[in-house]
Amino acid sequence: MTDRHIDVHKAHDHEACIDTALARARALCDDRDVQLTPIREKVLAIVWKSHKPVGAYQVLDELARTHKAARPPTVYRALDFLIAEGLIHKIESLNAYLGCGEAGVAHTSQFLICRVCGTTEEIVDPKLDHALDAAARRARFTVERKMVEIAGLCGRCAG
Amino acid sequence: MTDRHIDVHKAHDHEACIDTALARARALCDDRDVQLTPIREKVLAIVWKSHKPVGAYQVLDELARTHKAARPPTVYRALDFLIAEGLIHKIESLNAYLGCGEAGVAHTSQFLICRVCGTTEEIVDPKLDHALDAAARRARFTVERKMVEIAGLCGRCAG
DNA sequence: GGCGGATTGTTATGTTGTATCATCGCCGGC
DNA sequence: GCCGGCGATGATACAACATAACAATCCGCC
Ligand SMILES: [Zn+2]
Ligand SMILES: [Zn+2]
Ligand SMILES: [Zn+2]
Ligand SMILES: [Zn+2]
Repeated sequence: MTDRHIDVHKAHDHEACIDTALARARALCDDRDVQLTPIREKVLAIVWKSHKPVGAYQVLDELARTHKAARPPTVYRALDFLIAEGLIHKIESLNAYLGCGEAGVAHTSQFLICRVCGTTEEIVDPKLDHALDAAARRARFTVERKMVEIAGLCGRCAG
Repeated sequence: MTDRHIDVHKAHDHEACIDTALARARALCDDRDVQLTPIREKVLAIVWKSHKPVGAYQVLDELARTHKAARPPTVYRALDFLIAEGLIHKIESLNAYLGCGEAGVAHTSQFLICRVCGTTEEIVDPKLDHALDAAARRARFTVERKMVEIAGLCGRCAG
């Protein structure tokens, strides 16, 4: 919890990000009695290789290096599992996938996507979340899934 | 301006929606000295056939009925033009396109997507918009494009 | 042993979106 | 009159993203 809200745009010990994410995933899957199989864990690790969203076929290429039987369904099944368990998110505007920095905590998808460096930061903003709910309520709309993707320039790239 | 904020979930004179949208598009393109060519206008009309997002290949099928030369680039070029002019929006979570109900007025993409009937309502909620800006500002992020897509049940389908 | 559910293997196909170069029509300069 | 540039479209091919369908395997349990 302490080191989970780092600034992903700055240099940081990213191995620690990966280790934390994997440890957290293992713990959550254990609690829930679902299987974080080797394939799923490997896919999760691949997605976590950076703070940039990764395409499914990029994951496939990586996975195939150590797992020759890998095919598109292999990857998509793993991604579907990880999404269902809240361990990764799909970035809809990029058709790509990103490790969730808040796994295990209820939250909605809110992302800041830098168009220059690709770095995508997940934010958890209760006020924004509340504004989404309020907007839906005004329209008598029952919310099931909320997607917020803001594209632009991160602090580094805006200079 | 008076009849532009109808309830798209209720029965309504949809021909009027289409006519208004097309007239508005013609006026805006005229103002801007860009060409709303027959292909582009036809694609806009196809997208406006309903208040449900339409896929590019669905547009292609429709277009090809009256324009045999139509191919994927034909459609994507028209869609790109219409998006650039703010006449339609892309619904990222569906890879589909929807007529803009606020063409010519500065606004961000905010949508309520009913998973049952498919009807997608564009909302313009300044508070939500401000919440997006505030969230980005807190993260020192320069906003270029804001995407909000809320999926769930519309008032009709929630019953 | 054999049943059933979860996972993975395997092949094929469907869907969405681009790259590239050719062609056409128009308009303004020479 | 003709040429050159430009915006739009034609045409072919391909890249990128995603799923269908069925077989095989593994493993705990009766
Ligand atoms: Zn990191
Ligand atoms: Zn998350
Ligand atoms: Zn209508
Ligand atoms: Zn709009």
